[in-house]
Amino acid sequence: MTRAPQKRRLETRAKLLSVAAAIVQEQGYSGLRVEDVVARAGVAKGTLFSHFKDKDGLLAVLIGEEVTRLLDGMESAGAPSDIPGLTARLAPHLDYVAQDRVIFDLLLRYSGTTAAEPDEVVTASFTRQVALLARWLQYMQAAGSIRQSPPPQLLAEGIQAFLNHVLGVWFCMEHNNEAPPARTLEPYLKAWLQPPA
Amino acid sequence: MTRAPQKRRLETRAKLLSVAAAIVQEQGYSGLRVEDVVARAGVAKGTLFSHFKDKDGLLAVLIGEEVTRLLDGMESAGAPSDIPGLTARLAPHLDYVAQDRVIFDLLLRYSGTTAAEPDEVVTASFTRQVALLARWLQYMQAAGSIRQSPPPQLLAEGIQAFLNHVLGVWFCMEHNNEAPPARTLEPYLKAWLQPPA
DNA sequence: TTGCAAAAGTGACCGCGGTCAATAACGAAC
DNA sequence: GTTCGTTATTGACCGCGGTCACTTTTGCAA
Repeated sequence: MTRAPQKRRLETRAKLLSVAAAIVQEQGYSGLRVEDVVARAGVAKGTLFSHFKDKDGLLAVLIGEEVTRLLDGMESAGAPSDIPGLTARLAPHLDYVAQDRVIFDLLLRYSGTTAAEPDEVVTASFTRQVALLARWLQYMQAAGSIRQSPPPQLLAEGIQAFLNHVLGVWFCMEHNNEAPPARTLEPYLKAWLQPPA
Repeated sequence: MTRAPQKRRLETRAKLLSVAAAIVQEQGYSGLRVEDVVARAGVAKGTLFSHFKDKDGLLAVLIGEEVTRLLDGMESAGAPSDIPGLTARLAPHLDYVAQDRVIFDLLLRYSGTTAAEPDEVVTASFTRQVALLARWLQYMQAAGSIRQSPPPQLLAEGIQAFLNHVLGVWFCMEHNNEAPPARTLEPYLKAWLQPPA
């Protein structure tokens, strides 16, 4: 039986998170260094690692919060009526992840659909994303705007695969005057979802 | 104008690669440490980094060679006639990558289809894989065993996306008595390739 | 043979994530 | 208040990838 954490601990955790968020704001995710965080938070290095498994654990909380916010946005936008609409719904997520390789790597590492740790924010986001997509796809199937045969769950997971594919390619080139990821996504979605003519 | 490398340099490079390969054989990819490599090769640390951009650069050569070997196998097996056949052709690749997360991460980082550096072994492998798949799919389209509408190139890239998806999920659970990745792949391929009934 | 510039190799050094035995702060019981 | 077991924090230390000013080796040319 684990005991409730003391007040001091909660404060320390909050301090660490807010400092980390500030640093990310200033320097981006890949600019975040543990030593900076603890210095600005006024705690020792070991403290950070008693609150978070490792640097990724800290990042996972920050990123998880952001992804949750994005999902809230998607959810409140409601089910799209066609494939371009779906692409548009996914664009903010794509743009967010595309901004920094660190986000992509972390999400990929935790992308275990229906994974073991339900308290992990990131993992929860993934299940939520897939569930939301599956629901949308079900509506769209009912409306006849996408093909009927594969179950919505499978279609949803496929979309996640394409999201990652597009992002993977995105990070492989120095995207100078490159098309935004959402543009690249659409052909895959069309081929994956469009009903046979 | 860069000059031809001296004999000594080629020997050193070969020595580093053979030592690294031996260590991978013994300890696996994730067990490879730079300090071990240089110690056993009898050179200084800096030498390694004058031959390879970083640790990943060294690994990329080793992994690239292996992937090339796998592609040779795929190529000599010839085009499959149906979707289970295709799955079977892809299984060795999947099994190889599934053996160690390091392989997956590295391949993903270099998976820039048609990327800038054609001399990079890994990048070359990717273009080759996509080209091979596209060729196969073209045959299969001609034979009518898969759907006709999307161009083979797009279908091939989609398959790569599913390969990575399946592997990503694979690494997210401790695969105790888990189904091998190839099993997980098949439903996606069916939904992606099967002609409408 | 010897002189010399470019190529190859060296290893002390650094950055940074992560550990752990030791220590301090907390809060419940008396 | 004092005591005492638990919880929280500390910071010196480590591992390991990567750097760079310097030394050694090489092979061409005088």
